[in-house]
Parts: sequence; structure tokens; C-alpha cells
Amino acid sequence: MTTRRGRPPRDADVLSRARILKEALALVDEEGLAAVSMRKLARRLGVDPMSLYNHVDGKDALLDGVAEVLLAAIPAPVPGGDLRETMSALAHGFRAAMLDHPRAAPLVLTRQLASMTALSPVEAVLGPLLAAGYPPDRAVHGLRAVLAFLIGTLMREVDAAPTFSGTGDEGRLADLSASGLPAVAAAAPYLAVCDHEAEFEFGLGILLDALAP
Amino acid sequence: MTTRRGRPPRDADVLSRARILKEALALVDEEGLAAVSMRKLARRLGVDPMSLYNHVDGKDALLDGVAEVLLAAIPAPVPGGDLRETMSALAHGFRAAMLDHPRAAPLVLTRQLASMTALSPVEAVLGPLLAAGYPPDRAVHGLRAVLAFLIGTLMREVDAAPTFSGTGDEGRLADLSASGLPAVAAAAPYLAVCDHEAEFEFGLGILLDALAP
DNA sequence: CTCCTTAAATCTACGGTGTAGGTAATTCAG
DNA sequence: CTGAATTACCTACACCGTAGATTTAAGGAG
Repeated sequence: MTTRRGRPPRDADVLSRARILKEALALVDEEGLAAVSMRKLARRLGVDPMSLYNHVDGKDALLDGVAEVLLAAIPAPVPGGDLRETMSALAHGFRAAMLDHPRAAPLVLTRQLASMTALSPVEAVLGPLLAAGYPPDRAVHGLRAVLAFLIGTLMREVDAAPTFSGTGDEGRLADLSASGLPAVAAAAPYLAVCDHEAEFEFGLGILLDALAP
Repeated sequence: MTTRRGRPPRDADVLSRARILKEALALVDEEGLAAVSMRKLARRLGVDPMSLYNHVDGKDALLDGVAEVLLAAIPAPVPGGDLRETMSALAHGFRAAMLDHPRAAPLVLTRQLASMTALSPVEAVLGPLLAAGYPPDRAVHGLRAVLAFLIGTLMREVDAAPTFSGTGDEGRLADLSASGLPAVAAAAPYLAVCDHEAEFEFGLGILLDALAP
């Protein structure tokens, strides 16, 4: 174990991992995930594309980094609260963080992250569950069930069509009636409109009722 | 409204939408989603890349098509069964279909599909729910809650690390103990191992208990 | 039959991508 | 000073999705 040798990073350096991740998130917010490229990101930073590789391991690792930035925005719940409140607060915090950056959210929802930032919310849920007397295996099951619901809900919420205009609906509805899907046709008005907020509360309520009554 | 004119597709044509989608699914199964390219797919079919565009609208539409192929593999439930059995059978059928093609499953789980193939399972769930007296809005809420759980669970299940070998675990565990995440450390054995089957049944059970007791 | 419309398959070419490999400048530990 | 380390830049390569034009062949309309 020797001391570090050679040139350390200096303050005058143009780039830093943090600056790159921040600009990448802005790029995703503005133009969407598909529009992200190392070259475009470098252009925005006024820098040669290859310079990014001094701070980031490649495009995939860059996007992992952006995902972690999003995760880090989830507020830690107050430590003393009761079980249900804690889980509910975390779920709402998670949702709010994703909805703040809907176009980047798939990065979090799609990848399984192993970093410490990802583990911190896990700790915040697991702690109260264990303290409430849950056996560890049940606690993990419950945590994963809620997380699965959150991920699934947010995936729909996040890349939903911007607005479901009424135009053309009648034609589609006529198609439905004629297509041998009577239940779909009957519920079509409710299928067409998505009250994300209400559906989030509905599903979360079911799960929390079962886990933390 | 005149009769169709000109050359119709002939049997001797090398390509067909179905053949393309089948080969694309095989390619995804073998090499993963990231490895799919129009050129490689064409090579496998012994055909010029641009020929694919006569049968498919572009790469994105191609992947939509593959997703529909996956969806179409979900068996329709028996029409007479009771509500809980119907929903459970559909959930299990959905899961089985995804696990048959784990590398392609994200295509279904990530995109929101508007095709008829996607609507058919919806009908199969919505019908019994409405018949059981659910008001349409509650029925849609319940359907979406279950679907969200399925999607979230399968996303984790499908791109989980192949096997969580014991090697190196001790080092990571030591890291955890020292990192101020006591609950994570305590539950680490259960976090490390994923009994997907059991967790699927656990979460699905909670939701079905609430919706179809 | 001939003509005309249409679809399948091919070819070329363009602008974009991620990143390997190499170079010059700078800063420090020894 | 010497040498390792780090940043930023540049060039170059292989690959990508697909627009556009061209050739070939199959019917139906006349």
C-alpha cells in the first residue's frame, strides 16, 4: 500500500464525472433517451468526444451513472415513523423522483443497480420491516413485491402518450365493438383515460394493507 | 373502391413478415437485444438488408412485431372458470411466455402495445371482473395493478444475473456490515438469493386476495 | 395477347454511432 | 530531475439505420 503517484485531478480540469452526468441528464430530459450519444453530449460540454472516456467507462456506464443520479434524489424517510408511513413515503418519493425526469426514468426502472445509492432506500424499508418483527425472508418478499409494483406502474406512467385526445376515439371504439372483445368495449372509457395518481394509490394501498396494516 | 391491382405476394417470395419475426426472435434469444441489427438479421436470412423493409416498417416496428409474437404465446384461459382462477392462470401464462424468451421479454415489458394481440388477455381478465359485479373503473384499476406487478417482477426475473455464485460474497458482506446499512446486512442472505417462483406467488397472492377473494 | 400497376429483392450511398489506439501537456512523488 | 499518472485531443475503424433508385416478375384490365 504505497502513496499515490503521478498527476492528480486538478481544479482547472474542464470535465468531471459529476458535470458529465448532470449534462447527460439534461440531454435526456430535453431530447429523450434515444437521442443520447457520446458525441452529442461532448458537443454540449464543448469537449472532444473521447475526453468523456477519461471520466466514464463507456456509454452504458454513463447511463448507469445517470440512473444513480436519479435514485439519489429520493429523500430519505424520517427514521422514527411507523412502518406504513415509512413505506408509503418512500414509494411516493420514488415516484416523484421518476416523474421529475420521465424520459430518464426508464434508466432506473430497466437496469438493476448494485450501487450503494440503490441500497440506501432498501435499508430504509428493510429496517422498519425487521424491527416490526418480520422474518427476513418475508421482509425481502414484501419489499420486492412493492418494488415490482412501483416499477411496473411507473413504466406505464412514464412513457404514456402525452394526452389521449378524443379525436378518432369513436372509430376505434366502433372497431372494438365489432371485434369480439365485449368487456374491453364496455370498459373502454376507463381504459382510455389513465388517472395515474389514483391507480398508484389503489395498488400501493392493496400492498401496504397486506404488509403493514 | 376497386379491386386490387398489380402483383400480389407470391409463394416463391423469399421473405415474409412471419419468417422475419421468427428469425429476429431467434437472434434475440441467441445473442441478446443489443446484438440485433437489420444487417445481421438479413445475413441470417440470406438476404439483402434493405429487403426487410418490404415487410417491416423499420427496426422499431420489427421489435414491436417480435413483442407481439411473444404476447401471442400466452394461452387463453378457459372461459368458464371462476375469477381468481382465471386471473391466476393468465398471470402464470404471461410469466411462462416471458421466461421462455428471457432476453426478448423486455420488448414486451418495456413497450406499451396497442395491437389486438395485446388486448386479448385484457379481455380475458376484464370479462370475469365485470361479470363478478365490479364497476368498470375498479376493474380497470385492479387489472392495471396486477399488470404492473407482473411487469415489475418479470423485469427483475428476466435479466437477473445468471447465478449468484457464492464466490466473493464474503467480501461484499463485510463491505455491507461496515457501511451503515444494518438491515441490509442482516437480510443479505435473503437479498442475495432470489427465489423468483416464491416471490411471484407471494405478490400475486396479495393482489388476488384483495381483488378476487 | 399487351399494357400497367404493384410488390419483392437488390444496390449504392449518406450521415451517424461507440470506441480502440496514439500523442502532447501537465502535475506531482521520489 | 525523472518517471508515473491524468486529462484532453485527434485519427481511424467497423458498424449502424435507412433514403432512393433500379431491376425483375407476377397478375388483372383492356
